[in-house]
Amino acid sequence: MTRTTVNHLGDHVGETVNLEGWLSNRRSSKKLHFLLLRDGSGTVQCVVSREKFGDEAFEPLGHIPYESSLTIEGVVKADARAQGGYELEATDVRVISEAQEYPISNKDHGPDFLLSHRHLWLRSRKQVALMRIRDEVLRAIRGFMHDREFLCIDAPIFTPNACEGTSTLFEVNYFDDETAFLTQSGQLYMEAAAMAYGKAYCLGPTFRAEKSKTRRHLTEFWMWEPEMAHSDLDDVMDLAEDALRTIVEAVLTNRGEDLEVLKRDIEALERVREPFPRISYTEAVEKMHEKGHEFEWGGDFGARDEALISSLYPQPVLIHRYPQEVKAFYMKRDPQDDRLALGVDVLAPEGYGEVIGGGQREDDLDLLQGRLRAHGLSEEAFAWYLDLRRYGSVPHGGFGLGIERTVCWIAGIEHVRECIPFPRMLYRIYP
RNA sequence: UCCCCGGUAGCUCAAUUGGCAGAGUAGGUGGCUGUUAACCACUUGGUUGUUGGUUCGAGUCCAACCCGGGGAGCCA
Repeated sequence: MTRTTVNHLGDHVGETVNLEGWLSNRRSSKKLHFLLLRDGSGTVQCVVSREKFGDEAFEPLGHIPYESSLTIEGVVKADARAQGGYELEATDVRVISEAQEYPISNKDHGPDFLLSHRHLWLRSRKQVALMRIRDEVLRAIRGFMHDREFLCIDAPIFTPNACEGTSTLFEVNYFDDETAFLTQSGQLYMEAAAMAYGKAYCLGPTFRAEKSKTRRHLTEFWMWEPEMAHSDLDDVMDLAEDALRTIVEAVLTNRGEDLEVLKRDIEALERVREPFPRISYTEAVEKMHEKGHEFEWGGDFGARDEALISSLYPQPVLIHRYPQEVKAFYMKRDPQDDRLALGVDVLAPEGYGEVIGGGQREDDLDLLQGRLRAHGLSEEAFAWYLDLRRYGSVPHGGFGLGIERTVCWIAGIEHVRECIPFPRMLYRIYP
């Protein structure tokens, strides 16, 4: 007896196989039951005939509750009437565990209900497709890093102090009377890693305790942070553009069916193959003025400003050289213009907003010490970070990419909460 | 933290001016010649978020609180 999964049925036409899954739906008539079996790899219609099973075996199969776990044995048939092109002519149906009344139906549900049932919601077709795309994005990133000879160097989750000194962090008690924080970014550690290995990256969860309440925010999200020694802002921008192009290409190539399930506009994604526009902060401000949008040079972009700029391009847009006041202390200043920092943000198209933030780091010890003081940060806490400038400092840079925002954009989803298996948000930490 | 919206059956929602709390769906029963969110008939199911107030009478009006959603700020 061949044990297989729904996605491989095409290799077994005419054979008798065994499938293990859950009952996702059922349609019945007097002579036939159509049992829809979902096994994680796909869903297949299994035909149960009264004639073959006999009345006694046939009747109860019309009453199996939804989401009961089943094994079904049957002959694989290619059939144009079946969704997916194949169906199983059942010869045996065994119930592993009969489900209680399943709360999630095929009809609409509200976000509160679905989020409270996230552990079950993950079973639904759209969520499975989305998780596959998330997996593909992560796989593409790791493959891209491997191809570019970056080393994966994981950053710590517990940190002794704020990385950037700006965001609100989650505090945790760290033995006795010591306080630790959940990491907000692995970047500073990646700078150490880049000095050790040349090219390094981390990919893991990060935490922000800000009380943000929008479709783009989670309190726990995953971030990919590559960092390169001997690199400048242009190298960082090249890496960011190549990375996004590679990720989108991988999803288009390998997850077409899932994009279809999500009804994603494929043409919008295909435009990512074209070069990404790169404009300076100052040019972006000028463009806003041209559009009659009020904005004063020197401030950071708000949601509306970002939306306006990204709406001008079908590709992700790179905005570089921001006023240094709005950027973190470790950003290197532009040697051409002292008011500017060599930072870059990448805005995803279609209104999805910032997916990447990064830039070139300050590599001069004296300047960095000055910036720490100016930002009111303790030199003692950052002593190890300053060491990186004491012992063989080089120009270097990198960026952070928000995994869920990237998945959200590529999959065309409304809210990042669906783009992580178990979202953590303001006022929601269950299940 | 601020602004806006909402909370009625397991779920999605309706309920006119303050006047008997309803539908679809899920669950149950029966029917149906291969169904595609199957369909048809019947049927179970209610502390209207909580507390208080106004009123002959409150799902509806008022107050406070609780919970959730959307957005802003901040960020990825």
